[in-house]
Amino acid sequence: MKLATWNVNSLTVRLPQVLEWLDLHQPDVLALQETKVVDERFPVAALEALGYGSVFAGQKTYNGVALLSRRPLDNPKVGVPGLDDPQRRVVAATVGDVRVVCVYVPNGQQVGSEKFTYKLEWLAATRAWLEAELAEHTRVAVMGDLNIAPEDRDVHSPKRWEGQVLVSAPERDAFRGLLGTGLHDAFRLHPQPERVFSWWNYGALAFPRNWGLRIDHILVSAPLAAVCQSCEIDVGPRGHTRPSDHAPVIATFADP
DNA sequence: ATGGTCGGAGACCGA
Repeated sequence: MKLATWNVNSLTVRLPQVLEWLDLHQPDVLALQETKVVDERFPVAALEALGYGSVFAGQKTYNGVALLSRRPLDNPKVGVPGLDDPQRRVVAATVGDVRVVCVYVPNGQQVGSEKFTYKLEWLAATRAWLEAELAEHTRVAVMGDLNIAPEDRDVHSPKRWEGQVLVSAPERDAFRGLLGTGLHDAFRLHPQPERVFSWWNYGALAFPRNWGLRIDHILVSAPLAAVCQSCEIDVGPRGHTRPSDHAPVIATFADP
């Protein structure tokens, strides 16, 4: 089984790249963030032509998440129960015996800002909900743009980023809180090269010089972690013309 | 020192 996540920064713009990537990698599930497309305009037919069904929750201009799968997406749920949030940031569904959760964590803008408070409150509510999901399902995968670089080794220049949004202590505490529910960072289950990132600022220099952060993640419950074979970031699409600023993350799991 | 959206210029969000 192959699970993947990709912040595409507008599915409308990136659709040709997404279709090409699906065809090349053939994931069982692809989670998308920042689709920036209302549900009425979600490209259902183009994805179905490749054999992928979809569940999605979009809005005008901002946010928007989706799950694509070749197998049925059962019991789809939009949003975090109890969190009254008009921003479309969460969609979950069951594929086979795996509960897959796609998240687009708020950016936070600046440490101490109103949006930063929203980010931390959002993360606390999401953590509580994930605890319930983990109690209900054995095999759980939470994947998406977490907008947190969990450790200094996930940052190209820890000194330059120290205390900034995406790397600050409260955000890293919240990330550890997610791991505290029994989730494991699939990327760190395996030996990895140094300086592997999933996001690079737009701008001519950032990607060629690998000035990036690892903020896109696949978190898995212990039974999935036990059969996780690999977790990699595919930097290929970041080098395309008119790319997303994020690269896809892929994890593979042994079939039972 | 750059991208996407909405709307028809530039504010807003992004990270």
